[in-house]
Amino acid sequence: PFCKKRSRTLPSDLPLCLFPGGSHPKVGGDRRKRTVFTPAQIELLKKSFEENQYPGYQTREALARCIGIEEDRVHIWFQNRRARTPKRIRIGNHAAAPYRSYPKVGGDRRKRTVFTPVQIELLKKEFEENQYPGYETREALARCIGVEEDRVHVRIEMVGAPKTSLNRTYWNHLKRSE
DNA sequence: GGGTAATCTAATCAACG
DNA sequence: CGTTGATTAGATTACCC
Repeated sequence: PFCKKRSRTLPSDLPLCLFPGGSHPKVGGDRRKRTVFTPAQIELLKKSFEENQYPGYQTREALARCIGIEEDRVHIWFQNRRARTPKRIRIGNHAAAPYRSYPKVGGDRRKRTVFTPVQIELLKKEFEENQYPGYETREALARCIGVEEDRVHVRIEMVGAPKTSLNRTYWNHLKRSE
């Protein structure tokens, strides 16, 4: 029982920005199956969270190995945890300057993935056909080009640009520099 | 240095118990 | 039906070529 058919095209009229969270009825593919953490895993995650609310990649990776789960699941868990932690208790964030402090706190980040032209080509082709590939699609695509699924996910998110045909990040970048 | 992956927040959807 | 994992938009920072 999951929700159906991804739309092949963007809904023409209504801007997607009106529907954060992918709430537009026509978008959103099959989701990754919800992860169920064991009490022991939760305990370790919470303990780790108390020590550092912004663990870097190495830390997340180690933690993930320790509790036998993927690094990206840990990453998501921390994001959700922070989002649901009252701001006054949140360490390493300042409401006024949302992004200013995170690099210091976060520390190391994952090594930048470099896609080959062939990989880009395939990603682009898939994206044209479906801008919101579900989990199964992403997984298959990832296997096909030989990278991890979450890298595909990030990549798709980056490129996804309802507003323009340009890369979303690039668009923001240009907007900032004038 | 420019282009873009990694990361963040915020809001929302939706599976599980 | 509340808790919480997953998805998305938008924004910022770091890094490879």
